[in-house]
Amino acid sequence: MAADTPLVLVDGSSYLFRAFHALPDLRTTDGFPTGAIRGVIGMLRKLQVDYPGSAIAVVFDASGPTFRHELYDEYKANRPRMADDLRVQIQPIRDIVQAMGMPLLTVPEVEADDVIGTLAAAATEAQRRTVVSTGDKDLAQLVSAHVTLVDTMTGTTLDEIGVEAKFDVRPAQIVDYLALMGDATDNIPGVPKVGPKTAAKWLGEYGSLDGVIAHASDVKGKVGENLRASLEQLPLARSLTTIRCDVALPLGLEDLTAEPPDEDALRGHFERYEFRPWLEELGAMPPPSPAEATRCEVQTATTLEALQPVLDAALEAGQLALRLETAGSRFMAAEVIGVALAVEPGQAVYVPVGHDYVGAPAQLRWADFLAAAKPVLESPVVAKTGQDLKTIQNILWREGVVLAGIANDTMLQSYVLDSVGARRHQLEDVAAKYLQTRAPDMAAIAGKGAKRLAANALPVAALANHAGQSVDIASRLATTLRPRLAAAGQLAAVYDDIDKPLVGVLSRMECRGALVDPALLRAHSEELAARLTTLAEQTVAEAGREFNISSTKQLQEVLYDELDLPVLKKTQKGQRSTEESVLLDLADRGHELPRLILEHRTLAKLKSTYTDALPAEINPRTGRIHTSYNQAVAATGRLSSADPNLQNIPIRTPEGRRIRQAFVAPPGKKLVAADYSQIELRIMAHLSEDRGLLEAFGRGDDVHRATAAEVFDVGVEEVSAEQRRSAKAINFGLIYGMSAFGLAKQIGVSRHVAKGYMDRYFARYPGVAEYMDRVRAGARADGFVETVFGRRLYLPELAARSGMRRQAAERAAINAPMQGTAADIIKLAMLAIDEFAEETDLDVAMVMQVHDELVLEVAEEDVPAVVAEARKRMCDAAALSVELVVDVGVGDNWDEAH
DNA sequence: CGTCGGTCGTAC
DNA sequence: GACGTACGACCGACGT
Repeated sequence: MAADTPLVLVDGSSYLFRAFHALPDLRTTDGFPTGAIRGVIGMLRKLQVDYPGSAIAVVFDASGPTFRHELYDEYKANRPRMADDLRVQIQPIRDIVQAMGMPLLTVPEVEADDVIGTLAAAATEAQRRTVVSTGDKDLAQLVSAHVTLVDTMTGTTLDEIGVEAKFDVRPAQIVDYLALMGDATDNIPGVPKVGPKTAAKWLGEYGSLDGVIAHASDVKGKVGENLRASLEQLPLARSLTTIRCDVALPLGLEDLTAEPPDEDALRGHFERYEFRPWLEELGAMPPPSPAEATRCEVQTATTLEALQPVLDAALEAGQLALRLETAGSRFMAAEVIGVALAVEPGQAVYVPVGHDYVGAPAQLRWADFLAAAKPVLESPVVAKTGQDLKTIQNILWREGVVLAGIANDTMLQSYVLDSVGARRHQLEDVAAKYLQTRAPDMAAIAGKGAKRLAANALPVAALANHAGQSVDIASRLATTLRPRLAAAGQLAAVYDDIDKPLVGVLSRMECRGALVDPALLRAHSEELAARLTTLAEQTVAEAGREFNISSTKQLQEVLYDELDLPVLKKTQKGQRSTEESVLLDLADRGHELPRLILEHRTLAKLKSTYTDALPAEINPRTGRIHTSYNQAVAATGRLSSADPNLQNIPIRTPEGRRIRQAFVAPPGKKLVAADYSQIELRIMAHLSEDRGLLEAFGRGDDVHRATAAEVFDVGVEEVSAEQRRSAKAINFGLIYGMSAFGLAKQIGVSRHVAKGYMDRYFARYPGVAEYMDRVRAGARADGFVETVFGRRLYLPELAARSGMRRQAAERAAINAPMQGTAADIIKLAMLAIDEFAEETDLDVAMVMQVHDELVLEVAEEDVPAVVAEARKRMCDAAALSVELVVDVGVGDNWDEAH
């Protein structure tokens, strides 16, 4: 062993519990839980990478009582029994650790902490550096010049300076610090009301626990009384929190060495617990080797004569799988390097058209390929198969080729089958899930990061193989995904009648683009820049120093350390939050700085995300913005929009609406914005069949007002603005599966009052309450929920052990049928309106979709006719037990059209 | 110099 | 923690 490699000591027990609780409830196909195994072993594998050559010793607690129980028979008395699902994972972990060749230590009657302490002390004695890998802060007491702590799950390390920074005490004071605070989970008594702050403060003043005890009479107030009442038991607490560094061990430092792994044993374990990626690494399932890659024979066609046979075969067979290899990511700018075509499984043809490295072979020109292939590509009776056909259709559209006959888009088929099951629905994901095959990896031939070669610089043979294998995988995927769709309820119809025909509609919208006036945005940007400069100056004056207002970290220091403002909320990771609601609260308490920060945030957001970004997105050739609607991202069936996102353009504030004003109609045309009114609540009424709700919509009532009248027990005419606002929050909350806590926070009442409102709501709308229960029960039984049209969302986490994860899945189960049905309906409306636009003589084109709204570009003289027809088609998109209502606005810009 | 997680904020 | 679905800007830590 090299002298400079540290000894690594792993606190296996702390990771065991953390992995079990932090990871999703993973199981093998026969139901054996594997989350903790995966977490712990994954962490050890990371350590092997981080500390190459080091001996990595894994230490577990022994079962049964330890010396601490002798000191204090209540020690750990209130720990709940270990969950069965966790207990069964311990032995597998031990077995795998041994197979990995790592020393494994479990010393009877000694806890892991003390084994680690003793070994660390021995290593220090031997002048050897030690790294203790743990998630337990108690071990911070071991930190020294030779010993550092690392939390391998979060990647954080703690040395002496780190300990002081984190706990505000020195490592040597940690024992006393822990003793003062006590530990509820281990049932160690401390001083009541003393937490990290007070403990650190006392130790800073008096140096040690003994110092604190000696000065106990100096401490004022209730904590002082508590301290004096605790004096007797503090020495015991200290003994319990002290890690022993002198226990007798059955082996010594010299026995801790890394042995070579037992690969056969490892393979067996990884197979048993279904750790597929790790198996592949072992070579049990090798990545596509040249042998496997030749499963599909790829021919390269560099002449029209070589290309023609495959085109003829496609016409003959009525089917064609295709794939484009491109350079550049955005579809409007992507340059085609080559095309892969396949008619039969196992055979593909690659047509290079854009390889331009020195020495590249003669190739067909892209234009010549298109001219030859156009009849096949545009033929509706040649069924097209491919991964992400919309992008292919967009690229062909630029060249005047209209792809027709879209039949099998493997990305969409995978998405409809299980919207969240195959990661991101990239070919690699789908092939791995449904063919147990590794799709060819671009990084393997092009490299990655800065060194990655552009596709046009890749050898023809390499890209030919990549493209050919990929197109073959897509065609084989289609044959397995089709029957799976047909076998799962109405999923085949969801694919065939909704998502598949929508591909062409979206392609036309994306290619057409939205017209944006860059001059308006640029002027707005300049104005914002000036106001931001002023605000930044005022902020500096108020804060008393320069700092980066956009840095939450620096802002925390200014607000909470320097100005000593109260910490009202912590973020998920325990940071002191500076989010809007917190700053608003602080501003209300009379502080000027938070108000300035808020204004700065708002304006900076508008500038960076919209007024600066959007003009840069205008395509110089078309003068328009061409977003991409992603059809396979949102779990519920919604579309999403990216590059740029046109679905989060501001609307709520006047300042924000100025951005919408930049979305304009071309001369002689108008923008028509048509949005569904309360569509998700209407769907809730339909699904729940609640009489009150159905009647309210049937009468055409203002639904928030009607809700307020019921919840607050007043006449519809007497509902105040405040009551309507609260009722609106209740209605939205229902759609999101909210809790009383969430409602309380939203409308600024106590949790108790919010609970009262919700109880009243469910009493007045009992059908809704029953529906919610029905969805939860059905979701638990089936493992999925579905929309009115049968689109499914699988929710495996409904069976999670972790309460938090399970509840989150339950909320998603409540929300998905409503959000998903709304998504289905607007997709159907888009199909209907696109059909209208294609067959009418009126000048109308769809340009944007924003979840419940469609934006059309319409010739001025055609506006009345188009509005009438569009409204009709949107209202008729679905026949629910409530009518669908559509609000339509017309204007020269998007803001005016509302 | 790229990547990635954390935080925040915009939309429906 | 505590209200669902997205995308993306910025910061800062980390690795190359």
